[in-house]
Formats: sequence, structure tokens, C-alpha cells
Amino acid sequence: MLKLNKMTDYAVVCLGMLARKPDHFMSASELSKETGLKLYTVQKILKVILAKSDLLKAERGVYGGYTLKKNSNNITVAEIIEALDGPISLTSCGDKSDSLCQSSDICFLGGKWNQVNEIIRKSLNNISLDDLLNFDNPFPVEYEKPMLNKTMN
Amino acid sequence: MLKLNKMTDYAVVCLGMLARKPDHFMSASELSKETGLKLYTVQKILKVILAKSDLLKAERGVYGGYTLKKNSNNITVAEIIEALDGPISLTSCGDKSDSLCQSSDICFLGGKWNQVNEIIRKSLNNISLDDLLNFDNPFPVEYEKPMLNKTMN
DNA sequence: TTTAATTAGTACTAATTAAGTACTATATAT
DNA sequence: ATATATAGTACTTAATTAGTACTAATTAAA
Repeated sequence: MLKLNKMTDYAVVCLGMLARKPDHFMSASELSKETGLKLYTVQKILKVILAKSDLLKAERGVYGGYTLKKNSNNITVAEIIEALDGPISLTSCGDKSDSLCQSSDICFLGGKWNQVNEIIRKSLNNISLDDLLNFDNPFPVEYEKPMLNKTMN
Repeated sequence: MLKLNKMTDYAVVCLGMLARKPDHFMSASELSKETGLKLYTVQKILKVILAKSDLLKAERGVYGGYTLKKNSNNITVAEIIEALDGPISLTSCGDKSDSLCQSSDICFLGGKWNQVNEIIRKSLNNISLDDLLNFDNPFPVEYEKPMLNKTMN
């Protein structure tokens, strides 16, 4: 349904919690308690975010844990989604890896989907973690006005 | 992966084919031949589109088939996605039906995701089927500049 | 009125993906 | 040493998506 997976949703909750205490290393179990998410869930998503993005710092051992590498207003929704879900790409046409497309020989859509993806990505890139968190601070999202044309690929 | 399902991709291919012959009722088997998509696939997605959207007209019997109800430049990508995938809603937080959200009591995200959804939906609403089809005609997508604030819900 | 071609509707199965769990290894402060 | 962390990986279960099959209803034409 053009839906994110739950992990991404949980990730935003965790990152949001970390954003409350900048530079404090918060352990997975502490995060679990604070957010209400199950410990294993928290452990897993933090590992994934750490591995797949540049959003977190981690420290092992007693008093270890995770902390944000950047300020929450410099973390974009696009970054979070891409860390958890991989590249934003609406159709499999986009990725070169597999060609599951049944109708590749007659498919006349060409690279158009890629341009649609790009538009979505730009939109999500304009929304910061901070925007998601600050409930009461309305803020304007300014978009570029992208051109959907074949030279964009 | 913020990915569409294959059906939506196939749907665009089928609708695009129908767009080539306005007001001609093209049968599922004809569409299957023309697009290279499997017959059952075509039959299924046409049934779904017919049932879940206002994009198609159908006629039964010999010389029956499907035809577009609207001109392809009046059909938006958002409509197509919503017909095949249901409402555009990035997280389960959005739909009231189920509350799978583990941390609903402490979830501080509130309605923010809905606003993000709305931004995506508007972007996709600005892209027509025609835009996806006309490879060589670049066209500018003009966005509203939406406000991401709590009064938007 | 029979026949062939078509959509309508539904139900089932297989394949794929996502989520959840478990375990072992490694690091660190006390 | 010990307790508390993360790192990495592998496995199991659940959920979703895709694919298939079948029957009913409709329509034009022979």
C-alpha cells in the first residue's frame, strides 16, 4: 500500500527518544523501557540503523549505548526510510538487479518511474526528524519544483 | 522499501495500453497479448481497478472488454496506486482500523505521519498517467507548497 | 436458442517479504 | 573476573503479495 514497514516506524520512535538527550549514550534496554517497544525490536533496529546509515554512534560495555551523530533537524525522513527499507524506489523497474518485469520488452514506461521516485525522495528529504517530533511547531516545507523529463535520470 | 507492489506497475502498463485506443473496448486477452503480461494477471488487475476506482468502464460478452472512463491526462498516479494498493499511508499509525503500534501510549508522533502521507499523495496527484507515457515530452510538475502542521489533519 | 467469447466474483495455493527470536562473540567499566 | 553493553548472524514464524483456478453471469452472433 505504499506503506513503510513497521521497523521504520519504530525507528522514528527510537531516534526521537535519542534526540531528547543529545550526546547521551542510551542503551537498547533503556530505550526499550522509555519507548515501550520490545527489547529485541529495539536492539535489531538500532543495529540496522547503525549499519546502514550515518545516523548513530554506538559504544559497547557498561554505560555503553547509542546516541545520535547529528542534530535531529539535520536528520531527514528520507535518510531514516532508506536506512531501514533500502533505497526509495517505487517499482522494481528501477533497480537493475533483477528484471522481474514480465513485460520488459514492450514496457514503454522506461525511466519514468525513476523520476517519480526522485520526486518522492525529494519530498521526504525536506522533512526532518525534528519536524516529526515537534508537534506544535508548524513549519513550511519548501519544495523544489522538479521537472519530470527524460534527462533527469 | 516504500515500494509499490507489482500489480500497480502492471496496472500502469495496462492502463497505458488502453489509453492508446480511447473508447475502444479492449479485452483482457487482447491486452495480455499487447502487453506481454500473463492473461490471469491482466484479468485480475482489471477486475480490481474496475472495482476499486472510477477509471474503467467494462462490457461483457463478445466484443466486450475494458476502456478508460477518462482521458489519460486526467488520470493521476495517486488514483492508480490507491486503486491497487489502497490508501496511501506510510505507517499503520494512520489508519484507525487496527492499532498495531506497540507504543501507542507513548508514541509522540501523533498525526505527523498523516501529514507526510498527504505530501506524498499530493506529489503523486500531480503526475498523470499521460506523464508516465509520454516519454519525450518533458513536463513541469508544479507543487503546492504544503504546510506541515497540526491543523492539517 | 445454442454457442463462443467475455467480464464478475470468489476462493485457494504458492512465493516472497517482514517481523520476531535466539544465540554467540566482542568490548568496556568497575 | 564480572556484569553490562553492542556486533553479528542465523533461524523461525507471521503476514502479505502474487499467481492460479473455477463457476456464474452477460452479450453478440450464428
